[in-house]
Order: sequence, then structure tokens, then C-alpha cells
Amino acid sequence: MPTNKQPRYLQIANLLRQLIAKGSHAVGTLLPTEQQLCDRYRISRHTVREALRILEQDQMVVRRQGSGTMVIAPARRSFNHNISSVADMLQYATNSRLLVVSSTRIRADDSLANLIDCKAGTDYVHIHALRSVEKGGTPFCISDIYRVAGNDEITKRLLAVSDTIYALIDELALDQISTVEQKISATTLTAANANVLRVPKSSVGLKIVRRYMDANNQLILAAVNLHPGANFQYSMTLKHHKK
Amino acid sequence: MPTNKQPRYLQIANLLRQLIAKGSHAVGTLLPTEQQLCDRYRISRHTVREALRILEQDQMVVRRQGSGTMVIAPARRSFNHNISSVADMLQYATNSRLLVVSSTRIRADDSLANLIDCKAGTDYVHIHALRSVEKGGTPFCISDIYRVAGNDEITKRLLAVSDTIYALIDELALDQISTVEQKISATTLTAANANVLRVPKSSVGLKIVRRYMDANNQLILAAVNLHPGANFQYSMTLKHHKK
DNA sequence: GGTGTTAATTTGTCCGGACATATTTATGGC
DNA sequence: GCCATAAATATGTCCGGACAAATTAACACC
Repeated sequence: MPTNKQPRYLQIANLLRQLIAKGSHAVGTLLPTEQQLCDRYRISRHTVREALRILEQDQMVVRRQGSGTMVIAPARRSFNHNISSVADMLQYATNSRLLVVSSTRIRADDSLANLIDCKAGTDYVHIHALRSVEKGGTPFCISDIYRVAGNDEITKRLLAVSDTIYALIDELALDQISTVEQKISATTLTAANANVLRVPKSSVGLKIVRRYMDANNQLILAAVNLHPGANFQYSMTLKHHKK
Repeated sequence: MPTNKQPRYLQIANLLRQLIAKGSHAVGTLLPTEQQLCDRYRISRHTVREALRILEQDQMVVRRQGSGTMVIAPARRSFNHNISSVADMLQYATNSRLLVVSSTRIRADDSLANLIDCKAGTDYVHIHALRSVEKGGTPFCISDIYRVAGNDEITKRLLAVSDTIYALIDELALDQISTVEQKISATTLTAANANVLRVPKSSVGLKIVRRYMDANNQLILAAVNLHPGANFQYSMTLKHHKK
């Protein structure tokens, strides 16, 4: 017997994964019952359930009381959106213009801490801006960008921006970004925001909160975007990443 | 005493969630040990571990052998799960239930063609369903699923579904899906839909249109999901894929 | 033949116990 | 004080059993 370093339930889980991948248990069919697996591998039901729980978390099987455990995927598949261009994620797209309204240093209160999930009391550079297709055109987005403030050069430059922000993209250490978390919700626009976006009072809006983090899961940048709901549509495409 | 319908371990999990939210267990501190929780709530260690497992999945705590269970977040990280697999996209698994209201054969008109970007005049199976956390609970999603209709076996089965849709997973050729396109927008709920979702009349809603395509970019399935905007937040995490 | 009821099957919940392994704390020796 | 060792602590793994709840299959009935 080889080194039994791996716990038994993990061994069973991997074994089942292999069997499924090999086609011994086709998608749409039921796996052996827990009792059968107990007998076959001489393990307790607890261990079997622990193994099946893993496959369930991997989204390879669905379990239904009274029915059984059905295979729904031949392997753990993932749709990894490849962030090819960070600029894309930040929506610095070419045909949109960002007009900076204000850039100030603020201290995060509970409200902001809750919004972008940061620590209250920390200092941030807050850039309030509008996005529009043409210069001077009707804005299609109200954008609030937050970055941790310090005494560094970048902070100073950010506070100094007045019109365009293009030049600062590279300063933001965007290439260090490893994870982008995005939360989307629908809200009713405030009177002020509706006015800015030139839409009727109390129309609906799409709120997109993005948090950009580095490999250590440290928050680098956060952006809150507010779009008019009527004529704005957020779309994305996820491709299956073969492994 | 209210209805003890919920299993014990879920009750404990919710209780601990509340205690953490209330501040009784601050972020960064250790929860009581498993044994202490056993004694306190008069339950077995198995039940305690089942409850803690939930909090761990919610990313509210981290567990370390020999050390203990530490609180790392005051609330669930995200209300909705992350998009990382096909099953996630279809929202099959997890603890949400899909209740099929109707399943009919329709001919795509211009309106539908525009909505899911298909060819008008084609026949589709239209499944109208509600999604809720618990069976019979308030739905958090109105779901409309469309699939090309033919004279094949799958079409017949889809038209026959009345309650659960689990058994049809394999029929839908989900493992052939290569690309998922997603469009998100904010709208005002119709009176009827607001009523179904149990929210005030003309509140805001989040509309998510998903199109599932195979490697040849052929539309396999389309789903239109409508969520209440007030208490629903769509969240996703994108990880940068090195290489 | 369809229909409602019962029985069998299968996963879900919950309990008890035992030992392993990782971590922290206490202990001694220097 | 520092460091290695031992003891205590806490979670991880695994077993056994029992009953509940959901589903499916079998069956009697009209």
C-alpha cells in the first residue's frame, strides 16, 4: 500500500472524480448509493458523505433526498473571465471620456466602509467624475473612484487631476491587480443624480461597485459607478477556459 | 415556540451569524470552541461542526486545527454565489429551488427575438419559473428559460416538466456550453412581477439576460432572470489568469 | 387504465465515541 | 532570557448507530 497521507474521504473523492472523467459514470446518471459506496470501499457512511460533499461543492454532482446523487458535469469546469486588459475593466475605453468633477482627500466613514468594504478611518483619495461619450455630452455614468491615500507621489497627483485621468492609469499599479470583485444592484436614483444624468426624477439606476485587489487580496482601488437604468445595459461574455 | 422546521445545525449557524453581526464576536477574535458550543446549545459536536462549516463557506470564519475558529467578516461575503462554473451560471445547485409555473411552446416574436437575440418565427420551449431559497418561500427571482423547440425527445420532456427540473440537466447539453453572454440592466418592475416578488409596486428590479452558446456560437439556451433590486445584489469575482 | 395508498429506497439530520494532527501553552534546563 | 521538550488544547478524520424526510416503485382499487 502506498503512503496513505491523504485522508480517506479525499482519496474517495478523487477516485470518483476520475471515474466520472473516464466516463464510468456518465453525466445525467446516478452514482452508486451511499450504502453501495460504503460496502465497495469499506468505509463508513460518514466518509462517503464527506467525499460526495466535495464533488457537490465542485458542482460535479447534485444530491437529492430520496432520489440519489446525479452527475451533472464530467469535471470541474470553470468560466474564467480573462482580464486581458485592465483598462477594459476600469472602463477607460477609448470612446468614453472621464470628466473629473472633484478630487479630494477623505476619511472613510462607516457608510463608505460598508459600500466598498474597507476599513473605516482610513484616508482615501476620492475622485468624483462623470463619463460621457463626447466631451460635453450627456453623461451616461456617475463615477466615484477611491484609492488609499498616503504621502506618496501618486496621491499628490491624484489630488491634482482636474480634467483627464488618462495619464495616471499607469500610476495606479493596475498591473498588480489580480482579482476584481464586482457587485451589481438596482436602485432608485436620487433627484440630484437623476438630474446629472438627464433622466426623469426617481428613475431606476444600475449601481456597479468594483473592488480591485492584488495577489494578497489587498484593496488597491474601488470604484462606484452609477448608470441610468433605462438605456444602459451592462454586458459581458464568459468563455470556457479549457484546461 | 415557533415552528422548529429548520434543522438544528442551520439554527445554530444563523444564531452565530446574528451574534457576529451584533458584535458579540468581533472580527479577529476566536469563536467559542466546538466543545463549548456543544455544551452551550446541548448539541453534538457533529451538529456544531455542520453549523461552523456553513459559516466557513460563507467566508465569515476561518478554521485552523489546533488553534480555533476565527471571525474574519461580520457578515456573509456575498449574498449570491460567485460565477465560476456552468452550474453556477444556471443557478442549479446551492440552496435555491426552482419552481416551474408553466412550460409552453411559443413562437418567437420580435419582442423575444430582441430580448434574447434569436431569430423571430422560430419555435421555443418557454419555461416560466420562480426561484426561492426554501420551498414555498418568497421567491427572489422570476426566471424565464428558452430553448429551441423541435420534435425531439428533449422538447417533449421539457414541455412536460411540472415541478422539478433536475432530471433534465443532462438533456440540455450543458457540457457543450462554451460561452455565456450576460446582459444586466435595471428596470421598473411591472405590477404583476412586483406582486409575485412581494415587493412594493413599481420598485426597481435587476434584469439579467443570459445566453448560453456552444463552441460554434450557436444559441443553446437563454434565460431571463428578474430580481428585486432592493435586497438583491449580483456579485461576481474575476481572477486574473496568469500565463 | 388511471388513481390514490402503501411500501421500499435513498439522502438528510443528529447522536455517541475514538484517535490523529496541528497549535498553543506550560515546563525545565541552561 | 532563550530554547528545546512536554503537556494541554482544538480542530480534523473516521467509525458506529438511529430515525426523519423526500422520492420512487409497487400495488390494490375502481
